Amino acid sequence: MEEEIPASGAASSEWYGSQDSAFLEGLRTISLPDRGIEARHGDQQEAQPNVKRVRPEDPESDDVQAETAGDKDFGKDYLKSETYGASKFGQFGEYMRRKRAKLQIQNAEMDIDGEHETSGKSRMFHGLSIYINGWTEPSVQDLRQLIIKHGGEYHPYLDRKALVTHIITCSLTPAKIKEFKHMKVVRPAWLLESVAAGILLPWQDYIFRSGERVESSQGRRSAQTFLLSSMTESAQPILSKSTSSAVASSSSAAVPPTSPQLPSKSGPSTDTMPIASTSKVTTDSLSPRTPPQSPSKPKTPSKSSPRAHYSTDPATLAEAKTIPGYSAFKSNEHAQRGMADPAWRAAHTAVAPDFIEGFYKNSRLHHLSTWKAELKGLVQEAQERVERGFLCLDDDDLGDGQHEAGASDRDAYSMRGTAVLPSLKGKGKAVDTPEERVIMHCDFDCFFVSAGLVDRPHLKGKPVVVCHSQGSQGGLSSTSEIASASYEAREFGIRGGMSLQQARRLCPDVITIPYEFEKYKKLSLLFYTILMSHADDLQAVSVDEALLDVSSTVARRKLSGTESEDHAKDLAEVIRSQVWKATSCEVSIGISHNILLARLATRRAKPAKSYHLLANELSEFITPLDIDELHGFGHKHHQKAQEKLGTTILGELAKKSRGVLCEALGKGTGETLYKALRGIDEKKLESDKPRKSVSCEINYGIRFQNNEEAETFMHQLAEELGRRLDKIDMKGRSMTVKIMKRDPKAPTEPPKFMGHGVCEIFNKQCTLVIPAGRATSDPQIIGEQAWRVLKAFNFDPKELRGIGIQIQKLEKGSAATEPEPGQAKLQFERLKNAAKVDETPGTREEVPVDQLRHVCELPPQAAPSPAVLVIPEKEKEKQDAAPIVDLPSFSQVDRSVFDALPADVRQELEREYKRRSESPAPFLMQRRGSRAPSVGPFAVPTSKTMFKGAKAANLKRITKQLAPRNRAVLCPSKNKLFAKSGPSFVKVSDAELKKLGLDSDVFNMLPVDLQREQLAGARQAQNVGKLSLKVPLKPRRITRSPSVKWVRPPFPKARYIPLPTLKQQGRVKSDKLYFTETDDVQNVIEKWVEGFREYPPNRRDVEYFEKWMVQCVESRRGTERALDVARWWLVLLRRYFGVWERAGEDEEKGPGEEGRVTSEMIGKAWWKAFGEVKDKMNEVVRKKYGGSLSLR
DNA sequence: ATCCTCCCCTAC
DNA sequence: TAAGGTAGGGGAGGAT
Ligand SMILES: Nc1ccn([C@H]2C[C@H](O)[C@@H](COP(=O)(O)OP(=O)(O)OP(=O)(O)O)O2)c(=O)n1
Ligand SMILES: [Mg+2]
Repeated sequence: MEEEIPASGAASSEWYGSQDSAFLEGLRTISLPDRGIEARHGDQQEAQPNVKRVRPEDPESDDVQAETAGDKDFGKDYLKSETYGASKFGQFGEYMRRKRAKLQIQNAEMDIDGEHETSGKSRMFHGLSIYINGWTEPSVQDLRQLIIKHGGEYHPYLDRKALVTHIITCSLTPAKIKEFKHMKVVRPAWLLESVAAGILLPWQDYIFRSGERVESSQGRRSAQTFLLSSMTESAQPILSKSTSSAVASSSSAAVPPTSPQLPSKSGPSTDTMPIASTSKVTTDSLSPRTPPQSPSKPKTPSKSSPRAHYSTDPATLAEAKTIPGYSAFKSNEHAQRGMADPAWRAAHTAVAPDFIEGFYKNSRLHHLSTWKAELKGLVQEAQERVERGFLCLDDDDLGDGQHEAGASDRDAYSMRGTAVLPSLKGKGKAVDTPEERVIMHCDFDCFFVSAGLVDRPHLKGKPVVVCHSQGSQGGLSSTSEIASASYEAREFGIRGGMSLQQARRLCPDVITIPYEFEKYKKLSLLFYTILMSHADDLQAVSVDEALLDVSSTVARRKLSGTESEDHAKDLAEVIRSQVWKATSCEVSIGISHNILLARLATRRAKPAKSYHLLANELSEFITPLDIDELHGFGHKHHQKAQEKLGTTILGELAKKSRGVLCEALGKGTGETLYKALRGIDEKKLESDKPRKSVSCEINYGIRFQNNEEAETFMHQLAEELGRRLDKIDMKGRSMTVKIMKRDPKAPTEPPKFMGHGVCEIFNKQCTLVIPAGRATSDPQIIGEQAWRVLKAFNFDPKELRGIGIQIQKLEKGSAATEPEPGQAKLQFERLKNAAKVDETPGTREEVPVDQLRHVCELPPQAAPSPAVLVIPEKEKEKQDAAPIVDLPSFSQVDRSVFDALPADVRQELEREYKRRSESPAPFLMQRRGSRAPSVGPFAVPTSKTMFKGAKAANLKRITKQLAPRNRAVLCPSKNKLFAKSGPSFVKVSDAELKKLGLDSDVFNMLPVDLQREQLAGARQAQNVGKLSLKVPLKPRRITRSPSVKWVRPPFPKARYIPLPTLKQQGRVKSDKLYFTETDDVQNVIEKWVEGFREYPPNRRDVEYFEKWMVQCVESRRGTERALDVARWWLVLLRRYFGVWERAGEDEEKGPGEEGRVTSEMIGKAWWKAFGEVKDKMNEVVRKKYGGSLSLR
């Protein structure tokens, strides 16, 4: 990612010139507090017209952010979000980082599987070169034996460090610590436990840390003595959401509201964790090895409401104050000490050189946000493709026979169910009636933990938590936040959002495992791939969660006649099973007829189950819930409800009139609640809203000494922001600078390590002053302006605790008119002839509905369709419902991905590919394994910019593959995409490919049956032509009206195009080649190529074929057909002669050694033939349509 | 009324 | 030692 840092344009001096005045003008509107900054601190809260203080209601709230972050029960979502297509998977560079370790583990697994424990020697440690340092708990001899016994290598000396992979030790002298600083120093437990577990465990979990006690495994209680002090310290577990608010609301204090309903889950540990229980835990040695009193199954719907919104620090000062001895203002000692040392500060705060990069790389929240955006883009594109395909499908819907396989086959259809229930997507009013919609809410169970346990099976069933702090790091005073807690850990009251020290107080033996962002993403892709194969519509909620509309899929299952009481639940189980097979992780699925209820159902389903919430049980389900258990309602609403309505229980609130609710919560919110109380939720799934802003902010580690540091940081932030904007090809006209400044009452160092502590927040929005043009993404401009805003506040730089920049009023970056931002466009540009087609200025922002309509009905899509026909704008009009557009999907990268795919997969893909352009042809292709080298045949971007573009294109492609149709394939490519972190992807060497292939094994994880099922579905969907005419116009709705969505005007259907008759006496293995209207051209070609695998193509055949192709192209309707055929031919050639694809390019006709027939010669001959035919077609196309053809 | 701006709030 | 980001819905209150 670093490589694509754009050279921010010239900040231009002219800008500078006008800058000042413009800036001043902007300032005027800011209306800063009248008094000096210092004075402002105190009174700020009140009377500030523009500069507002955030959360004026709890002026003393501590870590505001923390409060929000760890809020609610960590497991819901909602979001009617936006969507936007285009972001690519950023930051995945680091994703690949751990691949190696993972492979190692996998290998180990295989080894084990193969030999079992019976065989005296496993290969578990194969590849490891271990050196044992000093005295160790199991003696050196024992360890050595162990290592050797399991295939590892033992090094008695450390002479050649390079050859040693790991160092085992129980203690290190300071000198050694230094010496081994860059090596993997691990505790003996790593080996011991790996052997015990029968699998090589991640060494990272056993990193040796000096000063750490030697223990066989992490976690162990031990230093309980520190507990006391740490307790008075900062991070106290907080009261549950409900409890805390009760306290705050003085009046009806503690008793009733919430706490009552969850006596279950919230044993002493949960809700009341606060102080009393804390001391209890303190006790000593034996920490609870089992939850206080496992409440086991919560019965009430309110169930798991871990409503304790634990956060690292108390949510508000008010709460904090209620806790005796609690010190929200207690500084983090560690940080305090560090800050005293200039060198430390320089290395550990935002002034460090690559702070931003490092921070984002490790920020889970940043990743969550990024992933969400990416997934939304993915889904959006997939849907577009489906829509297009659907349009041309029309009749090949589902009914027909051929599904004996049962419903599963049909399920494979994926997002296109509308064919069955066309009105589904409509806006639905009365949509809420059961039977009308079937919504599923799918969510992984403790996602991060589950993902982490995939490679740590021995930890299943234990209280595990994911956080940065590992082992006994931080001891009992770690402020590291817990991202996810296993259900076993939750039994102790541990929750996501808590600090590790809080968790340890609840369960001293809690086990911590590190983040594995790469894996989360990989699993998520598998997850989404599977979901998409079953859904009519899908809304990406987060990396581990999605909302599905499976109405038609379920309807189909019903029609299939299969016996079942609950088809929806059956489907849910199918999905759960598939996801489990693919990821080894459990997902839970809530089903109901609207989003609200599906979410509630998930709560009941939660640990690894599915639950169908039916209309008749609505009441009993909802009544006992607390208002903040509804998605979208949080503790603020709970608070308001308590204050203004006297209750927070839905059953009670249901007695209130609509007006009362609105008065208390606001019009919209009140209305929403009113309906929710009755189980009504008319919200529709959202999957294609355009993004409205792009921002970037860091409120961690901000500790400046002077303005220079602040300014530098601001510019770095702007760089990052500019990068993000460029990535999606967007620019903005407005900017908002957000500043977090230490609250005067807060300590200089907050309790949370390097956190922002209690702050005052200032936002200043202003219009970007741009030298030329209306919008920008220029880091210089943004940075400069943002800095001026900050400077104008005149804050003491030492008091700053957070800085953020947000860009609004977005518009397309370069002139692209592409609906899909970024990548689409870049890819588009890459097309050789795209020449001008690109867009016309003006087409960009708004496109009349008519045009949209036109655009919308794109041709079918086809994921794997490499051809792109580019035609100039005017031509396009004339073609009327002409075909449209779509990006090619088999870009060169695809190619490499393709080659790296497992043989059987490739086979299926090819088949699918072929099928797509042809009528269903029952024909099994026997696949061959050539793992051709790759090196994409087509233009490969080489410059940095191009690289960027290429990357974008990849994403795009991948996205496409995610589509329902050929979903079986998507995964792999996706991975591949991720894997490719370097600019290398321009040209992929054979070796590299191979390597990548190994790495991206995600694909293999997809259950075969799923692949099959998906293919079956695709088969049905058969043809959707794959031709794509690239229209420079804005292909997609930027702002499309729902109605447009389903309009389907006439447009060519590739598969129905009658083949021009043509006969030729070609000879394929002594057979004749006949191209007729009814012939399966693809089959013929395949036989041809296959038959001549050992020979160069017959000249006459080539000519004839070429002629036929040209003919097709000339008869407009046949163009697509021709492209399909050509594409198929291309696939075949790559399959058999992939290596030579680009071979003949350089050496223009090498020295004719016609004498001997080499495979190289044959290959080149075939490619040459292909090139000739392609050129010929191109020529015709150019002449006829004025555009160009791009076959890839 | 309706729109716009500036937050707050929520979610993962 | 830790990595407290980020986008959108919606309310309040002023401008139109
Ligand atoms: N404040 C948050 C919320 C979530 N996450 C991460 C960790 C979670 O594993 C993942 C998914 O969030 P969920 O709310 O779905 O929580 P879990 O999947 O962990 O648990 P559950 O079983 O309740 O879904 O997102 C996080 O890091 N910080
Ligand atoms: Mg989850």
